[in-house]
Amino acid sequence: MKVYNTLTRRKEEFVPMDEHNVKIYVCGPTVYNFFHIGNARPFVVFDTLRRYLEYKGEKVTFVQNFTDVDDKILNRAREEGISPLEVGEKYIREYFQDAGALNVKKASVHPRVTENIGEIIDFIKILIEKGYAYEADGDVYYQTKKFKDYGKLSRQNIDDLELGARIEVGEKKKDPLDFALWKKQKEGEGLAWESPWGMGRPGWHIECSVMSTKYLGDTIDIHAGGEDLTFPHHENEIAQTEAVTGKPFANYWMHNGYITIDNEKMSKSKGNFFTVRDILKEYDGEVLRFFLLSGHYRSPINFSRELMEQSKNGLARMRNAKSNLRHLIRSDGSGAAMTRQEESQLKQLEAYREKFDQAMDDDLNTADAISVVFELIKDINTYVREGATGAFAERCLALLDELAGVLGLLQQEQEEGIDPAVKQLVQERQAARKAKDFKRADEIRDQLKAQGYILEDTPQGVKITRA
RNA sequence: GGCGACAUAGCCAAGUGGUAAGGCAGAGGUCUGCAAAACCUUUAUUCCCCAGUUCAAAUCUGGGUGUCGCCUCCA
Repeated sequence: MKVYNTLTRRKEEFVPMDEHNVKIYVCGPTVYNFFHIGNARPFVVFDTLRRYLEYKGEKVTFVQNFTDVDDKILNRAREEGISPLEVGEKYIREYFQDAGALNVKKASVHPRVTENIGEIIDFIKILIEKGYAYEADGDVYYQTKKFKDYGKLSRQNIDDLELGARIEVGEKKKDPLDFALWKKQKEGEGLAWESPWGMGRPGWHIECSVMSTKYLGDTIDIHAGGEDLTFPHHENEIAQTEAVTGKPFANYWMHNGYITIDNEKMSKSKGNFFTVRDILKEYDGEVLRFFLLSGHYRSPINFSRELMEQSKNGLARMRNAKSNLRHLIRSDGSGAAMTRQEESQLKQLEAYREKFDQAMDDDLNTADAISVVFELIKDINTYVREGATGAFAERCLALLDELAGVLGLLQQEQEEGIDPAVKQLVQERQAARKAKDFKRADEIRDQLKAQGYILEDTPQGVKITRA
């Protein structure tokens, strides 16, 4: 598979160090609020990368952290009148709820900053010993200019950065570009740990270096996150980690593009964001996932209601194909084997797998992969239009499920739990139809629709789906 | 000031040298008691503009225009 590597700015063949254990680290959320759809993008995109690698037979160790120490968490704790740790706990729970709705699998490990303070302190000590960091009145800073490769990821030139003059000049810093590894506890801050430099808490960048090396080793295969993390966050991670280990930190750096609202970047700081929780009130998670995967992960995508509607309708087409196959399987109790014609059709359908893989191999081209799934669906629908053996329908369903599953789609059951009372009504409707009492038949159909059941009359009998 | 991305139909979007995938929406049709679903037909002589390279360009080169991002917490 080819992957665009931010480090080299080109697509490269992805070669894991150990093909039986691909190591991926993705920067996770700061847990001070529900996450927004911009946060959701890397979760969904890199979950898809992981699913694809697993589908290809690789074992993946996937680490995604929770930042549960941060200014924003402290603020939130004050607002909600609970402790900072409780804020973290709460929004970690909420993370799993929303991520679950998006079919984002749990990481192999979800480490938290608060569980790694000792390791962070040790890491900072080494940086000081090696001369890359210095203490200043209870703070510890990384001295950017000591790391000769600083800027290699973001291709920033240190001198030009200073011209930008938008960098915060800290009183205690030797250089405006230096960044905090450890922050001295301030008056009234309820979250601090003891350290050789006094009470305080870790800075933001250090946590990812520590957790990545702790759980995955000095060098990992892929480090991923939103493209706005390229600088300074990932640049700083490289500076910290490579200064300590003397080895490359990550072989591949992958960055997703951002989501825009009215063509402007959506971000918490601008306030123009939608939380996933809000979206889920109106659309189910798979619709959002479909939307997020409908363009290439590195392109910006614009979010709007119109596009959500398009995604909803597109996903409905996929779901219909699946439920139509299910219905065929259920209605064929004959146990008959596939016909010869079906066998050759199945062979043709299998060719879509190769096309699908090709798309995904090309730097995770999910937009193309989705279109392959649609082509597959069209052919299946055509073959199955006049009816098919259950055996054939089962094979079609398996293929569709597998490919859609790599994208994390069609994972949610739409057909479970049909109430016996509903089945009763459906039978009554069938009787009415037979007696040509269409008024009564339509009445029942409308009634059930109001209850969330969709009835469709097919050559194989009535198909019942939940809306 | 430095670094970077993008511009393809009404909308979304793939395609990076060989003559425009796919989805949504729209129109017409087949099927159906009616629906729904599905299928068929239809919707870009053309890919922001100009110039160049080439037998051949949406794709490469140069120049323009427009939009957006990073350099500050951010996915």
